[in-house]
Amino acid sequence: MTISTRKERQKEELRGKILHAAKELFMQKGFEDTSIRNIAEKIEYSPTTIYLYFKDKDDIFCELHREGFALLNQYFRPLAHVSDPYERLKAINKAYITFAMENGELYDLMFIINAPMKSIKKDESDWEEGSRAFAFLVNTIQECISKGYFSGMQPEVLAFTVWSMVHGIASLEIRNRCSVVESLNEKDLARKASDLVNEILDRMHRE
Amino acid sequence: MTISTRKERQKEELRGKILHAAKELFMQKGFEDTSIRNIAEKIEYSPTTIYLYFKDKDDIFCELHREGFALLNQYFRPLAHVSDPYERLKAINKAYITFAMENGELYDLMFIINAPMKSIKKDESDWEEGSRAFAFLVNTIQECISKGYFSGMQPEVLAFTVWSMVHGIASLEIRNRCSVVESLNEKDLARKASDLVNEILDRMHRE
DNA sequence: ATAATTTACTTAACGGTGTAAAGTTAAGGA
DNA sequence: TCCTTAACTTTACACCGTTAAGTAAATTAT
Repeated sequence: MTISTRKERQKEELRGKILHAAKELFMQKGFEDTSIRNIAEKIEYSPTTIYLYFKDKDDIFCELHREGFALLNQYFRPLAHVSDPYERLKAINKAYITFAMENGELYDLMFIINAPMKSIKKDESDWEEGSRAFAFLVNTIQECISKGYFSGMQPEVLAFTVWSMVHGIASLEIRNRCSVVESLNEKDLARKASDLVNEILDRMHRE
Repeated sequence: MTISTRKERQKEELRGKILHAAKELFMQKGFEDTSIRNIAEKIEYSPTTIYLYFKDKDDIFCELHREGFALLNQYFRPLAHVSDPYERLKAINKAYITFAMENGELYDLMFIINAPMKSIKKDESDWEEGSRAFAFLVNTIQECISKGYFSGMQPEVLAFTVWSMVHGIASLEIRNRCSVVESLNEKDLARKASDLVNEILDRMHRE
């Protein structure tokens, strides 16, 4: 029994090494510019070995996609203790942008890359972390609404809209479309824009 | 003279055919999944002929990028006649989403794709159309501010933020990240979200 | 009119890609 | 000891972007 568990552990280890190498290369060079051969070389195995552990390149993508959402949830976790839902919502926005800026390539992989979303079935356990992250936002907004904020708006549509706002900022920054705004330092722009989103939400509720 | 102008015209025609074929294929299969060979086959020339007209694949990208902004400006043009700047701003938001939904792949190419932004130098004439589009937004917001809206906000930062909001919606839709919102028809979601952005702006100014 | 040059294009090739099939080697169980 | 299975590699296919060299026709020069 111990011998087969050792084998299994070793398999799991190699699987982990592949993921680790893949993640590092994706972060460094991006998804498209990283080849299976690159990953294989990094872990000192033949390229085809990787296919014994993952169906294809997209399969590796899916796993890192899942890990990405787990990390995002780590950014969100402390915010669960913010009792005021409206303050929590604004904190979520800030945390989201921070996550995106600190993990640009991972963010790219999670939210921008053109990869087969069909292979990520939201009803499967793979999607648990992603589902949790979105639910956290929807619940927070739901609480806001029951406290009188955003009256008459549909929680899910609003959640998607708020998400869109911060995603817009993050993705323009990551895909380098900020250079049109000539007068400003690019790195500050995302931060300033996300602060502005929060200020816009604030002004909605002041009379 | 007539003979050399005919030659030049023919060269221009072939250049146009390459762009046309490339655009159609990009729309159909996306940028990454379209090869120079595909384009060549479509116009019934050898792949290398394309290199006589364009430096590389990115060069074709740049030209279509420019055409894309010209088309976006066509969506914006009628809005110049909306005299109230605040109404114009909301109309810009709507028009932007309409443009994105009606020209998904072109939008992708303009705002999402990972292509060498460095080769698009904003100080060159290539960028004229892009510059015009962003200036239209900034000017509209500038007018809003002088009419008392968005008091104390920086026009360019706000322009970028508003742009981010609608871009976020468009890009999540185009890159298929909307499926997390289970309860709603996906096609409606972008429309609903952009309406909500306008409503949020509206509520900012009601007491 | 003929020779030289230029233009417009093609063929062939290089080094890369994702991935599948077949082959190899070593360990485990009967 | 024989056989099966697991883990991995070699080889190969069909694609990719791009370059260098070659070709055939049209234009220009002598």
